[in-house]
Amino acid sequence: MKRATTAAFAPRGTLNETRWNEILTIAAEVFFQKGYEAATVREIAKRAGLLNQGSLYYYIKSKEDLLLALIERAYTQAVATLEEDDAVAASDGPTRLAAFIVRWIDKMVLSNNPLAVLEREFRSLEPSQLDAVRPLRDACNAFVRAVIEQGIAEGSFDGSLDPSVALHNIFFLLNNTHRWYRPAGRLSYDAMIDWYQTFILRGLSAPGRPAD
Amino acid sequence: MKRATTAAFAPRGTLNETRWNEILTIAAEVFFQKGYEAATVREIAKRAGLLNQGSLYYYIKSKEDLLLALIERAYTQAVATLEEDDAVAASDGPTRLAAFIVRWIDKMVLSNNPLAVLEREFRSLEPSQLDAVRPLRDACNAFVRAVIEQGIAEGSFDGSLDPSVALHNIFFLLNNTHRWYRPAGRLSYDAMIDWYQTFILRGLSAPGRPAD
Amino acid sequence: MKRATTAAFAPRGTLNETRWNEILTIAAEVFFQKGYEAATVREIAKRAGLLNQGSLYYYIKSKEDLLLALIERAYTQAVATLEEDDAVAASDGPTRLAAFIVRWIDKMVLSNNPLAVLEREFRSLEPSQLDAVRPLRDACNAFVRAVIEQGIAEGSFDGSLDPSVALHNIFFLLNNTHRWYRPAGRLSYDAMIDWYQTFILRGLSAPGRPAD
Amino acid sequence: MKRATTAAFAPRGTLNETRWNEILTIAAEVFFQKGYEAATVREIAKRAGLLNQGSLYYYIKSKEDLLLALIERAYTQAVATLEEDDAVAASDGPTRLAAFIVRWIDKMVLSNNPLAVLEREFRSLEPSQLDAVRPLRDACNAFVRAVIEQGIAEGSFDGSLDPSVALHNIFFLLNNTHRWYRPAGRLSYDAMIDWYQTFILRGLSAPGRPAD
DNA sequence: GATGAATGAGTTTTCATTCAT
DNA sequence: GATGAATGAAAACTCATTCAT
Repeated sequence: MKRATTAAFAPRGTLNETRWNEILTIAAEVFFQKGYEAATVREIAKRAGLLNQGSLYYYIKSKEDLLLALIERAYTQAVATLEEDDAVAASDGPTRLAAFIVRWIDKMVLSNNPLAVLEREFRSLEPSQLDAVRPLRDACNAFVRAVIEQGIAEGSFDGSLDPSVALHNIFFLLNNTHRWYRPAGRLSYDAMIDWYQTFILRGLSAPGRPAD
Repeated sequence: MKRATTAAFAPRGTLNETRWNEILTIAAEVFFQKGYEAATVREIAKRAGLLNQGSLYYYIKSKEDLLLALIERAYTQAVATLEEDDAVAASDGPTRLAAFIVRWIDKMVLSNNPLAVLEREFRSLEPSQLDAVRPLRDACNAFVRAVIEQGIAEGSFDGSLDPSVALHNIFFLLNNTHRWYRPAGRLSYDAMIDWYQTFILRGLSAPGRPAD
Repeated sequence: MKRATTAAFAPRGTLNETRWNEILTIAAEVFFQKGYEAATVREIAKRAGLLNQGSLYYYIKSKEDLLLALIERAYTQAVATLEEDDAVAASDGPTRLAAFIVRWIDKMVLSNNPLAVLEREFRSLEPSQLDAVRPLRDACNAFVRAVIEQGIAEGSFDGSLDPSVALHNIFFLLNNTHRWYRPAGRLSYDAMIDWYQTFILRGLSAPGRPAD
Repeated sequence: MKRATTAAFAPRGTLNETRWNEILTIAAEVFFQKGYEAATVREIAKRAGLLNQGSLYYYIKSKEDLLLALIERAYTQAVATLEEDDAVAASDGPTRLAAFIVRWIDKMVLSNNPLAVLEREFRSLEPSQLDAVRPLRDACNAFVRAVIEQGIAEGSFDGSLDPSVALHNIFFLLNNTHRWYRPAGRLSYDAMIDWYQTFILRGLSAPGRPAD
């Protein structure tokens, strides 16, 4: 069956932005819980209050498309996280990194926007489909890299560390918070933030120069 | 597809230990590359040199069973990693943790036994099916926790940190090495190990008391 | 124009004759290009400038009905083709047949009214639904048959040929002109007409009595 | 869902040639009766004695593939039709054409291999998919064209006719025999053949030189 | 007149699993 | 030990059709 003619109409929720966002959020939830492959269009439709999986295709072009849209939304939100207020922007590397950790956790991890989960599903997509998202991703990486390099230049961070490796591992840790942190659990939200700030800042610190 | 009854009797093919291990390894590869849900019995059979996916059922009882067996094998190997030689066993927390990092990366990450990937697939299993594996997992956790607590007691690690959180994050970092480390890449194997040791040990270190 | 008699009640939109004819023409195009089964209501609606496939149902009762209406329109046009001017009506069989060929190609093949295509889709309809159209079809057949019989009676056409078979094959050839004739192609329009006249008239001619 | 991994095994009936041919024949029947688009995999499977449409996918890669295979088989049979015995090969154009008509009707029309029907479905395929079949098709065309040109050179056929147009129309007529000829009908098989021979040979004949 | 939003029935396709040989 | 052949359940997706607004 031809895919070309699919969704000749229905510019995917452009019509009703609110509904479209609802659906995206529901899909995020389901993909998050089951993984992309195991998630079914049927379940997403049902949770969206539709009687039928076919109805979902009024909004989406394909399941893959839904994942793509989700990734796009997540990264757009991610980029918004890079904005610093003036005081922070003028601070030293460690301070800026600590502030970034708070912002990132606030926006990315607690919202229903589990980037780590989505990244895990990248394999389900052809590389070219990520083209739209790559610049956004790069922007996030560039930001953290710049902060790390500032810290190194200032002598706070270890000059021998590889910023690429560091930024990758930092994002990795933050983005997988949901794997261990439970809002209702033993550890408070502030304690969780604190753990990350302490662990990461000390982890990067220059030898003989404690982060605190 | 969910199987009804779990393991009333072991599949006959288990008798041929070598073949069975071959198949496990191939399955590990395929699950690793595609994820459990997206992997097909067909492909595993094909890579095992079988002409027909049905043939695989001489060895396995079900796809799910294969995953289970894989997890078991991985954790068995993991537990073997906990063994320290006498000199290390007598050392302080940081030294023991650094040594563990080397052993774990060596055995778990470089072998085709990517625990992190498997953990990701836990959701595909009913909790009860992990009963066999839980003690092994607990042993690994207990070991690292003990080392951290030793470090805290000795004053090397920060007394205010939560050992559970720390151990989880440490395993998380190590087990996902494959996501960024490429054997043929810019960073040498030793540099990779070094990064982990430095980052983790400094990250856990007591305030005002640098790890080095 | 009246809508198909099948309808319990005509769709409201029939009132706007112009719009209705536009839609019929568009549907003819789409059915022609894709075939009835492969054509979608969506595409017809889109080409008609409607934003939503549902909107088309203001004009039509069902997709099948659209096909039916199309067939009716085509046959009505076909019957108009049977009209001869006085000079031709008074001529011999071959002359009348040659003249008919021109008229038929002019009206049926060059307009967007590909009867052959529609006939091909008859199978998509229940026989009873063609009741309205059958007399028109019979009229066309009767006309050509009469001309052939006249030719036979006059000794121009082969007395041993079966007029039914002949008329069927003639219509078949003419109605499928679009399969090989391209207006912008190597063969001119006149050459195409010429080919048909020559081939068919000679094909029917009495033995030992060339058509020319 | 990925199409690439489809049918990793099952070299489509290479294993059981007989069954594969059975399935092809059944598919030909169904496509013939309903048209490619309207035909369902379900029905083909059912008629093949399979309980389930899924079972059919042991033999085929896709519905489209089935059509393709069908076309290939039909054209292979078509090419076999071009073989002439020595006496015929040495004859003049009209004789050879008359003989070809018999062979073609015998092999192509009466077998369940309705080429015309298949050609009609070409639109359902991307042009590149017909690459395998094009040479066979060309061979058939070339044969008939050569015979026509021989007839023209000998003075039997009209020198002003376009061989391409002629051959197209000839195939067209023959391949659609099923539309009007009923084995149990009024016209005998021989009479049907006779009609074609007479109509076509006279139709091509040189002016003033009757075919008989 | 037209549209957004749905619905249900059906389509092709995939896949784990079974089993006689 | 292994294979060919199947099966059933479920997946993604399509599409004619309806209807309140």
